[in-house]
Amino acid sequence: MGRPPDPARKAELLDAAVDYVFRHGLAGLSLRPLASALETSSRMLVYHFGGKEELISQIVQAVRARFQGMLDELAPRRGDRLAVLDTAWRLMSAPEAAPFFRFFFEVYGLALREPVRYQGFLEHVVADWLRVLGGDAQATALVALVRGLLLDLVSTGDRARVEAAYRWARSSLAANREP
Amino acid sequence: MGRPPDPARKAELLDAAVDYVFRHGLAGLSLRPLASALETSSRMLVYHFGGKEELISQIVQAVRARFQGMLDELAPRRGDRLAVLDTAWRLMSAPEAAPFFRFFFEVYGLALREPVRYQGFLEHVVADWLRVLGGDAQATALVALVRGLLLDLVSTGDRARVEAAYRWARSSLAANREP
DNA sequence: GAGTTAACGTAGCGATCGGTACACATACTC
DNA sequence: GAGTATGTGTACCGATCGCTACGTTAACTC
Repeated sequence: MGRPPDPARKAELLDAAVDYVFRHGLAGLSLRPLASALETSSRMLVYHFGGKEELISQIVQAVRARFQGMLDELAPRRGDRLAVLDTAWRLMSAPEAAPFFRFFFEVYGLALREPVRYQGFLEHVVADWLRVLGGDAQATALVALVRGLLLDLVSTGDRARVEAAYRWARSSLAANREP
Repeated sequence: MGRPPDPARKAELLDAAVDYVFRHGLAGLSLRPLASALETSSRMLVYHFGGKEELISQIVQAVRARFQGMLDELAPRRGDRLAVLDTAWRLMSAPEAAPFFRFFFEVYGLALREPVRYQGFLEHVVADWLRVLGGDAQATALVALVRGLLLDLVSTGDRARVEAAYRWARSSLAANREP
């Protein structure tokens, strides 16, 4: 009995919070500015999420879930590693993905310092990809290459040079597929 | 006239501050805990460095200077790219370098969000390496590969897998040296 | 209607933040 | 010694932090 819970409200707030941290970052996140951007109050954020710590945890989880969806689309093509790599590269190097990867690398840096706070980030961040590509040395190198190129891309914006580097490395690595 | 300045005191504090952020991170840096770890007061940090913003700026500059020293040792070998790469990899993948790279990737993430605050970090972080290796697509790919592997190493600690990935990628890329 | 629970606003708590005012000690020149 | 500039300790400022106490309204069951 009593008024029924409205989980949709919390989901709306979480979605909006994710968009907010994409734009403003996570390192200096403060409840009051976030709340006013979401047209609510810090009081309500604490009410719905329990506290700042739990809010951040749920934000990171939500982002990981969004990204996991993209990963899952790649999984069926498991047979052809280079096809998976090309598709992944096309999706991730797209300009629309840049805000996501700025956030991704920001969380990466924070998680290296406080692993428990950003629950499971470090374990998933490599393992999820190796599960798609296979866990051997070649898969490790391919993930590292793509990640390094994305880091270059979001920091320099020099798309032509990074694209050329991907094409060269891809053709170079394609010629030697077995470790 | 008057008491002469003592620049050595500031240099000591800066060095100790660098060691502190290596251990405690930069994202949540606070003057008072830093000061008490350095056996001084926040009052003195502000006096010597002008403020938190300037202190952070000088810390980042100091770390970059330390690292630049290592880069310069590699420069003379410019003729042989793979020799440079191997030397760089051996130095950077060493366990003693891990604290530095945790800090490096933390600053990287923060700099992506606030480029002006971490002055020049993003410009130097790629350009300095391309100046050593050459600015073409191959150099970009090599830097990306190493950086991605280091990111993997500091986050998973799985040295065997990462080492194997380096060896495989190195031999694979060595066979195709011209883009 | 009464009872109950969810959702929300207002106002404030104690703690900590970066930075400063002010006094005093130190080390130099003259 | 007087004069001067640096280095340092104490104590505090206003602002902001995460969080909570308290009251009110909304939506449901009976």
